[in-house]
Amino acid sequence: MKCDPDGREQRPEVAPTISQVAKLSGVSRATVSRAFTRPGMLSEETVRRVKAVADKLGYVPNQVARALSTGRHGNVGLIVSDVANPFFPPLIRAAQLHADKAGLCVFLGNSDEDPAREELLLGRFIGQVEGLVLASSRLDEAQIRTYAARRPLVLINRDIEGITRVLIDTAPGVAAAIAHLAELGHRHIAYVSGPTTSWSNQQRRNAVRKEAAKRGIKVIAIPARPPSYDTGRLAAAPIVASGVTAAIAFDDLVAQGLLAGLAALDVDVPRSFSVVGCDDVLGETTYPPLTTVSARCADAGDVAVGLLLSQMNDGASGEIRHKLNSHLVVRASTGPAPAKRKSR
Amino acid sequence: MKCDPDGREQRPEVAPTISQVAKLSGVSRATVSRAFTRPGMLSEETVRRVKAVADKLGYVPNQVARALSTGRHGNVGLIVSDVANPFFPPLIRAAQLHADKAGLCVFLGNSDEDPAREELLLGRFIGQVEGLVLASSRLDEAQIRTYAARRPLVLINRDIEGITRVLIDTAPGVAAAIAHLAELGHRHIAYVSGPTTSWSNQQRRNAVRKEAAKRGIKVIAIPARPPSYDTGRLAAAPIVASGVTAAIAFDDLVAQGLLAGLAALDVDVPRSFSVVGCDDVLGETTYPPLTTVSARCADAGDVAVGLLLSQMNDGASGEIRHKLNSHLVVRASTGPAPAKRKSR
DNA sequence: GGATGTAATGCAATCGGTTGCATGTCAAGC
DNA sequence: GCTTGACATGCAACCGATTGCATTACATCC
Repeated sequence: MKCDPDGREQRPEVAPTISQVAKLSGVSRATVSRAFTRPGMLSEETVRRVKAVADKLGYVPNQVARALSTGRHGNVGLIVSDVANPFFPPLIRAAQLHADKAGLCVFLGNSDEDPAREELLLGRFIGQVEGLVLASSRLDEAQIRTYAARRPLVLINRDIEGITRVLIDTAPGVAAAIAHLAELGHRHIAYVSGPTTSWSNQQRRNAVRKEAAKRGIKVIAIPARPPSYDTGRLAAAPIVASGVTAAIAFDDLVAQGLLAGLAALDVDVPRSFSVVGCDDVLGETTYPPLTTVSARCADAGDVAVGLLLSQMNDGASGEIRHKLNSHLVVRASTGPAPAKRKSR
Repeated sequence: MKCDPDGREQRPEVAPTISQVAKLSGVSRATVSRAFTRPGMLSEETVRRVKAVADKLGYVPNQVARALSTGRHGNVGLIVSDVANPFFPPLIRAAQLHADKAGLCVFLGNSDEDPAREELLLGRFIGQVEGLVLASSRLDEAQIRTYAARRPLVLINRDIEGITRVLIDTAPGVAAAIAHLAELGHRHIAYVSGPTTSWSNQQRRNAVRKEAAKRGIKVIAIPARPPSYDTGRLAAAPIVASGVTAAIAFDDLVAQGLLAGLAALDVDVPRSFSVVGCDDVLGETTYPPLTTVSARCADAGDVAVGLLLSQMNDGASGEIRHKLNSHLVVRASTGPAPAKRKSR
């Protein structure tokens, strides 16, 4: 290790280049390159010698230079709308893991629900990645298409024709939730809605309406925007005032907030009010443990990267619309509708 | 948009290059380059014209090419030990935000608490980033030093001499927690410990011991490894059996699990048992709301990137050891020690 | 023996920028 | 009117790889 006059360590320990390896092993740079990328083209003896020298020098091919000449950087980009929302970390983890196995590095971007930020990130990423995954993108369709034209791109929870996407289909789970509530005798419920631009929200809202209509259940909508613990908590008051006996929330976070808001209003869950969440990202950690629609959201990250990979390799992209199923997990936040609601 | 004979869209919509911009605006490539990197060197008129053309073409300088010639890629790497642990997402978000403001992209790596994976990721990152942040690294000291010699590197919650680091100093908060419990009359408590290799765990354990000794409180240690909701829950039984009246957990997740475990054993919190957490990442979302040591962990991400940036710019690194303070947040999971513990 | 094929390797252009140095222009100073 | 310097811009080398197209050396076949 080189040191400056004071004996302090000095950066950078410059990395050896292909030329040094070439000179030391008495071959051309092209041969060194091939020793790493297409060893089959060279005699075994040459490959052995080159690799030995490379090892001794600690030579590793420079990814950046390689990327410039081949256009393959070995990176993929993943943009999510909110890292801090518990929905995403498992998804990120799964995506990461899959990318890792394929030898890829992942750029993570956090749009914070802001389309402008999302586009900025995309602009920075696009030049250095081979493919993109956009989870819960808030961009408009035209923009997404533009990027999809330049790079393989997979959407999560966004349904745009012609672009490969993986959709967590919560409709069956939501329908089951409504059925569950109906069986428990609830006749009047609330849907606590999320972002209007969210595909998931639209899908859940529709599923609630449809299934409720089928069973003659009345449903009102109360917004919680942006979807969070706090907005969920604040939704408790209007919900109680509305006279419904149960609520199904856009996601678990909102449901958890709602639980807290109800507790603050001295409404007992599940005795006098039932709550169901969506996503199943909180497990049993709420009080009471939340009945929720489980969506295996981690799988979405895994599948998305898988599709991206095959798209990157195939070149031409057959459009794929991958649906992930959902089901209801009954825990302790739902119970029989109260015989008559205690007013206020 | 180009189409193949079937009319299907074709990739790639090749990105415009500096040469195209140069030709169209009637200047040399050097001038275009300077219009973006050192506009002050050019006449205002030229800059305006070049930028106008660039805009029209949608030209964006190719990061990869730029990186090759300057050695600056505009990327930083962030490796965490577990994305899914709620401690990290806010930290990641803050780091991301800071990096963004500086025009940097961030590679995220998730080591899943595995040193081998951590090293693998580091190896992939090192060539394409200008700097690294390692949060709760599980690597051994020698390895970290090796990487630190090649790139500016900042540690979070790892205390290695000579390497810039930001440490969340939970000792004051933990001491305050012990004091709080002492005032409530607890004389015998448990510390639910985390990973042995974790700097945070060592620090917390020591703070508990020291403060407890000072106040004549007896403390036993019960492990929860790896730290998670589940291991916390499982720790409830031995803790209750041990006869202590309060527990302080390695982190909030463990505390939350412990809360659930206690509830399952019909131990009322805080009436007959007190629990305090650490990190304050769950806010009021637990039941009952958790008394915890607040550490502003998001700040750690922000500060770390800040230090990294200044290190990247200064070149030579003065070593910095940045401490982040902590304090106790009293909520509803702690109360007076029960007069006598109900045995069973 | 000459044509042909094949395997191993080198040459040099290329990827898309950046930058040290040279050049040209114009105004100020003597 | 000539020198000088500042300013704006161009030229061309360079960053570290990859790769199409030679080139060379043999072996094979007729």
